[in-house]
Amino acid sequence: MTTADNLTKFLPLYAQVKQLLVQRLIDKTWTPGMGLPSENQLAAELKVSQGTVRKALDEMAAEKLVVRRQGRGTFVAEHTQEQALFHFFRLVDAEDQQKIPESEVLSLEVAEANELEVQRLGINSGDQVTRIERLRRLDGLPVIYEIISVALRLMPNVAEEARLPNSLYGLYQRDYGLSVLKAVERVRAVNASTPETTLLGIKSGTALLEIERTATSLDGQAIELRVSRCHTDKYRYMVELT
Amino acid sequence: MTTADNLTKFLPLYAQVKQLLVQRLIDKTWTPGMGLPSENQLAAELKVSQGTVRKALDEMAAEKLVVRRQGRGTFVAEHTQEQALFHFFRLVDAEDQQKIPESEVLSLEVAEANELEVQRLGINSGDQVTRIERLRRLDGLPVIYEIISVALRLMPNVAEEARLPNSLYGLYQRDYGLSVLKAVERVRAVNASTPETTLLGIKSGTALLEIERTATSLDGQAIELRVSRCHTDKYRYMVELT
DNA sequence: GAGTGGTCTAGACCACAAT
DNA sequence: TTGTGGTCTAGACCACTCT
Repeated sequence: MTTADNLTKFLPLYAQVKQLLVQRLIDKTWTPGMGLPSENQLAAELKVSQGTVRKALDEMAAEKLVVRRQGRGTFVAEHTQEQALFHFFRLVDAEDQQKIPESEVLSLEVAEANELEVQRLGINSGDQVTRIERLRRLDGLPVIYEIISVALRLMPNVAEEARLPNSLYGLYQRDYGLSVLKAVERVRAVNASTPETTLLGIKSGTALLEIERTATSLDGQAIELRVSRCHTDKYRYMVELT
Repeated sequence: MTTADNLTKFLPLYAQVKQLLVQRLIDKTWTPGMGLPSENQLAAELKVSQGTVRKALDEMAAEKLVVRRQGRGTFVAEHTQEQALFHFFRLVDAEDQQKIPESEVLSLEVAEANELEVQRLGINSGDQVTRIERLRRLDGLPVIYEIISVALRLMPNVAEEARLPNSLYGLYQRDYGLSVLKAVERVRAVNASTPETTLLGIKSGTALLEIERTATSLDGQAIELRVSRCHTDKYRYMVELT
């Protein structure tokens, strides 16, 4: 590894190697599911020891950017339906069992971004967004009403999709090369009004859990804003703090 | 490290070393704030290489069991007021700034455990608990009403404390050697009734965020149950998913 | 059998903190 | 100056996967 390889100096060598490898994920030199070169190949290419490459890859594996499999190789992490749902969907039943929802699309529109969408998606005032309105069921009962917003510029053809999958994150990755790797959720309690009262079959004023999620990609770019209102009489939002 | 050192075989050496070191934290051979022997001393004692000890200690540092300081040594992690509050208190204001609450104790009693306390604290039906009822303020305004329950057997003298600190986790550690290292929070939305309406100055039926937290120690023992009802008109419960 | 990641070791050098 | 953890290297051997 020459001095010109990396302008951010004063970093340990393994951290520089990691930055370089992460950059190749960002610029899509390596795409989800693809196998990376072996540790020895990378070490030879970058002129560092195998141990240094290993430390970089181990950190990337800890951050779930890559998956390492003994005897097979190192692969770029990819989203499957189940992974994305289990990873980001945090509602559990009374026995702490994670539940996976079904989804029904209620409406789909392209419109000018509102103030929250501008702020969270990092777009300009006046930009357009695609908005998806969904009702989600757990154990067959309607529990969640949510509105999903994505920037039209980032994903031009979402509204033309014939059939939207239950987990949209696989679609973002497959059709637009956008991998949701991080998310921030801001949660509060709100009193139900229309349309939740009708859709969820509850009285006006019933307390609902509102989850506002901003999902971002590897390089910190906002991919999706999602505001979900959940009826939490039978379910809980569970978080583990460590 | 001889074969008799550890009965759980078929584990990598560094994992066995880690288990052994963690055991010394559990049995309080090393207590919070105390410095551990150096990597070389541990390596010599356990008859493994320094690199193997290093890998064990690095994992323990990642789990925040120990703190490593270059040039000084490795120390058992300890709770300070600020650390515990910042780590477990997740309410933020509109600018995503983490807020630290003041606390006012409303009542303190010893009583027979209810069903939830029995379940969450892993105690027997009929066992006694100490219950603390608190009102917490953010920016001077009452925002949280909470009830904290701890097993009387585990912490016999909490009710005799002259003055309970804002963060109880430091007290648990100092007076009873119980370090809260993990917590599970189950969150739902509820409609306010007494006494929250009076204490928080809100109308009956206002949606409140209810956070039920079970805090556990290193060996998985439940230390505390806490049910907090939060007025989330000005604040959000924020979680980062990675 | 060949190639991969996983473990373990040994040694060198560096950055930092205490004395 | 001494001792600590942090980085980097090189090499050996193991466990697993594929062909």
